[in-house]
Amino acid sequence: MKKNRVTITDIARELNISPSTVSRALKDHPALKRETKDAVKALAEKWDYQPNLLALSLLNRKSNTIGVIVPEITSHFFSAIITGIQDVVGKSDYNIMICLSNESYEEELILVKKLLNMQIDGVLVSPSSETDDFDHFRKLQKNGIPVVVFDRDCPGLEADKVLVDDYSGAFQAVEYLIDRGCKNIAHLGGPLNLSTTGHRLNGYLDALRKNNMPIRREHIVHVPGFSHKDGIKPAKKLFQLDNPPDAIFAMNDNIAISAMHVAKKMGLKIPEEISILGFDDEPHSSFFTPTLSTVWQPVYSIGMLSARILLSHLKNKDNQLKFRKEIFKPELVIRNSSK
Amino acid sequence: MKKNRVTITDIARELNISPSTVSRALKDHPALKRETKDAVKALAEKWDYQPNLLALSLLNRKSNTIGVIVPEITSHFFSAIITGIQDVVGKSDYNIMICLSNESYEEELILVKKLLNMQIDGVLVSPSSETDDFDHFRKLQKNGIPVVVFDRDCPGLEADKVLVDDYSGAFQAVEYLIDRGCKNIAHLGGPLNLSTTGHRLNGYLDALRKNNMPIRREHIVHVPGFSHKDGIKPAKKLFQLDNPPDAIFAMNDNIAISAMHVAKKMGLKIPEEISILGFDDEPHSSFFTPTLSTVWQPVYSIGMLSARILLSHLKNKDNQLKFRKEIFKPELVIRNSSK
DNA sequence: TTGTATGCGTTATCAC
DNA sequence: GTGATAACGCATACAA
Repeated sequence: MKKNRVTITDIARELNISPSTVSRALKDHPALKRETKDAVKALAEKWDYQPNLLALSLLNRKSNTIGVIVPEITSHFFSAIITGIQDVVGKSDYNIMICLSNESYEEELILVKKLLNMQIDGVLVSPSSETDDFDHFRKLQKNGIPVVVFDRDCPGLEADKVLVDDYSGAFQAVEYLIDRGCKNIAHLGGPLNLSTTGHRLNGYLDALRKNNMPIRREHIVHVPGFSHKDGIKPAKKLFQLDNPPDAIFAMNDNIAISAMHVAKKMGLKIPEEISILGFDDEPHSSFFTPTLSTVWQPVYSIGMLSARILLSHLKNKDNQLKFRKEIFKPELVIRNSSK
Repeated sequence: MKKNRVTITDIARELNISPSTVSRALKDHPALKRETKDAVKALAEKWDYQPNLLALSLLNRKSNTIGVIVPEITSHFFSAIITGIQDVVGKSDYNIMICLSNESYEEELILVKKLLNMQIDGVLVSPSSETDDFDHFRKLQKNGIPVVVFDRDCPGLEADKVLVDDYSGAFQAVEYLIDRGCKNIAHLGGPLNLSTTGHRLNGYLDALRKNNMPIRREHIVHVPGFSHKDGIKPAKKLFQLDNPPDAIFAMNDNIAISAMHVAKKMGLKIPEEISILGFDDEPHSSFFTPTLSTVWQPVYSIGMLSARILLSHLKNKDNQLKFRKEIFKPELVIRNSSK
């Protein structure tokens, strides 16, 4: 039932002029008679002519579309980054195509292929937690498509990167706990082959080392995912140890919330008996009881900067050679879940 | 620096055959010599040929892309709906283009125009809270683009609709509060010209009426937005009344959380002195103290069904005439923030 | 079994 | 001032 859209040729035919004249009239070409222009514009208006961007893309060999690959969007973290991206890209003449990898390497491969086929002009990506091979991103680059990696690093991939100093965030958090007198600080870490997981773990370890605190293997537990339910079992495991921790540094706010939940259920007092510290500073985090101490990340800025870098490459095709690496500093936000 | 991608013509030239043969070989046309097919496929593989979807779209006059217009994605509500949409559409040969209106009518207009120009094949939309004129959606339909409206209704627009029975959700919630002995039930309502706001307000009012409870104008306050901060002032306003409420039915969980926050600060005991009930059942809601009673909506299903309906229209171009209207039943989830 | 011609909608280039 | 033509990459009806 699809009506044929009005094309430039339709208008040309009706007005007994050539399609090129119509095209020129619509673009206000200086060397056209006023009457012709007016007639074309009037009819275009009347018939509600809409230019076919597909034809233009094919002609110009660029789709004016940017692909954004993220693991998921239900967390505030990625949805806020995307909002930042959108706010920047929306002001340009590019569109964004948001793609969800569902934390799956397989799906990520398929998405990259699809974006390639769609003649996407550039890609912003935060790899899935399964991804540890980045050839699919290199393939994009080989096809002349600039790639900007954000939040989760792709070690070994040469590309623009907008990251957060997770190491520093973790270090600050753990050293703070130490300063406040915590002696047994446990860590609920993220899925293993994620750059952020490693950096936060290292920050945790180095903070302990620097302060001559013992590192206990059993105090480091990695959770399988990023949601509340993923934190319950690991938290219980920690509390049931012979030498249970007096503080927990969790890989994100969701997991921290799970840990608080478990601690409360077990009758532990927060922060008197157990300090809990998260990562991300989600909007809800200041509404829990006790309010959650956490590490804030500039999510919106991460999105904006990533988009800006990509757009700058898209404008000047020349300086593709030097890649930028921008690292945001996270900030400790102390509330009431820690001593 | 964009390298020219390999085209069907490149392969044809190399193999001294015609582009059409290459095209056929790639599609396993039955009437082709095995050798030719193999040679083409081998070279396509070797050169990593990628079909240009843009050219195909132009040829077929369909982009295989579905536009999704939502007010925002930072809330769990919309991001979960989108995840549902993606999970369905991802299994088809369509892609989705997610567009954020930022709750702005103006931006929504621009987005619709852009989607039209991009030759989008179908649209899934939840209108902005400012939108009360739907001609831009009718324009899509006039161009043969099926439109499915989800969650927020567009009164007067004839289109497929996937909604939630907000009235029933609100009615259940308020009647529950009445059953539990609440005498002064206030309502923190949403922005005014939103269908959901109206339906929830009506559910609230009817529950009061049915139970012969007085309706107090001053107990109905509309919040300006959907986030925590938007609820603080309105909640304070309610508590400072001469006859403060003993229960609050809030338009969403965020606002309910704000109200809990304010109540606690004022030293009110929840639920003994004040019952609080939200709407949405966000993942965090069972982790607040007290855990939040709320109305659950099948967010993921809303997304999936909307996508399925749109896809079915896209497959069979015929039955565009009768529009479906699907209404999900929300469910009351009682936790500890209500008596 | 394969090649040729055509068209999808637009614009740049050259011609008149 | 305006028209004709070619080109973007692909698929297909029609020829051969």
